[in-house]
Amino acid sequence: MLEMLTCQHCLHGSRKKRITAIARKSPVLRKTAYHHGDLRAQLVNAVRMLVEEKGPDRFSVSEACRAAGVSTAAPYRHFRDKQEMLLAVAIEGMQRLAGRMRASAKRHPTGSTARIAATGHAYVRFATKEPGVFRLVFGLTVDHRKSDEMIAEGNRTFGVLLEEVAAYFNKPEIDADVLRRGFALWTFVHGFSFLKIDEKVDVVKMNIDIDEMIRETTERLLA
Amino acid sequence: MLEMLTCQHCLHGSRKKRITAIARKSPVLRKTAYHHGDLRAQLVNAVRMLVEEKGPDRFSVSEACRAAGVSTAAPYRHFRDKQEMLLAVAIEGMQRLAGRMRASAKRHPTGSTARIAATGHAYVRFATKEPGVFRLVFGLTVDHRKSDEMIAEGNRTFGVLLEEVAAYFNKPEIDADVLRRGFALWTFVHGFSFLKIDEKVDVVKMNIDIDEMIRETTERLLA
DNA sequence: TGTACATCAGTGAACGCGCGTTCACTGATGTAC
DNA sequence: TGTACATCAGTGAACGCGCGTTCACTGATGTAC
Repeated sequence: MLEMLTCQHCLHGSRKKRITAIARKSPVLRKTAYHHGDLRAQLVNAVRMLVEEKGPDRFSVSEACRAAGVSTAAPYRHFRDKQEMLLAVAIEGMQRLAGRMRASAKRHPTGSTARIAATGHAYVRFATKEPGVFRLVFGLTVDHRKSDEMIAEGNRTFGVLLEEVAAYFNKPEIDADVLRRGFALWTFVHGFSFLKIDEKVDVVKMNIDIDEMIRETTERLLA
Repeated sequence: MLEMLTCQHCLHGSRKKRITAIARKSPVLRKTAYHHGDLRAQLVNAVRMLVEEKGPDRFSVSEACRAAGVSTAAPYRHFRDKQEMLLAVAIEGMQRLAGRMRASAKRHPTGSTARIAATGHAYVRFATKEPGVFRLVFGLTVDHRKSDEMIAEGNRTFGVLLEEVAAYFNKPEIDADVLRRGFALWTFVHGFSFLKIDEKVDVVKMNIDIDEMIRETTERLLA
């Protein structure tokens, strides 16, 4: 909201001047307020919303510009190309996913299967709530392997699960067995996420309780 | 090859006449030979190859026409629109997947976990060999729910696995428990397939034996 | 504090491109006599 | 068997469209004096 107030392009006459003056006075705004406030952040936001609305492969730069209220040339002051815009959203999405998994785990005692199942749950919930971003994060729309940052974030996210698995087995580090079990668990929630967002499974119709299913599978795969 | 010989557009002069005469004489060719032989089949083939090469969301009608050597208007004699072209490939792909699963199962004794694992293996192998078609079959590029044929084929494919699970438990029909277990197994191989084709997992680097992993998981989930 | 100047984020117009689909047509094929 | 005609698969040109990216530019902001 505050950023929007500093958007010079949407204002006219005295109102424009007045608000510019306010922006000048605010040290917080000073930092980001330049022409559009922080167009980069605004664009990332627009891209995220469009990726969600249309899917990662149907997103267009032009539409993001329209959404952010700038010309189609503006993004190129902040991003090299379309790929880089998508990558920014992917990285942010991956970080958010890891955050959700950590937050969910915290609510359960360390070393419990419930704690591990909770990370899986958070994963599926993320996919369900933000299928577009989820697809972007795990699909091939952007080539993750070209971005060290994305690779690092991916490893960090997988690490959240692996640490919980290691804790469950009372292991000080992530060994081959922890990796194998963790990977199996990841595979499971990943598959469920895709089946769900691709609408290949009607959970209600199949009379399946997701919570129960994740919990049961977690226990079976850790046994 | 035979269809190609009857393609009038690529031939000229006496050669053209001679081959037309051959086509006339052949009752097999008679059936399909009309201008292009069977353009529909040729287009489906071109679409399949392009979906594989570029991905389902990057396939274009124009390119399929170029590949099939016809004008961009030609497909519209056989398909309503682009969606219908993709749907044809998706249906054919789904049938092929079910076939592979059945064939793999057959090689193992009925009621064994090996037999069930074999269907999972066939699933992953299909995804790996034809990631483009796999994506088309399980993604949202075409809206499957609008096609009764696609829905039926999907159920048939899932049915291959469910029947094996029912046989394992010595059950005459697919009850809620068989459905739940079957679904868990499907979820697992589905997740693995996507992680693999989206290049999120380097199986070699992680030192994971896919065969062993599928077999082990199958046993754990059926236990 | 006021002024002259440098910076650089965002503009608006343009580019070349490939797309999906349509249209009136053409000409090879199949058929009736 | 030969001929006249109907059918209809495929043509080629065109359509309007939105795309990603570039360009020389403008004008608000920040800074040095």
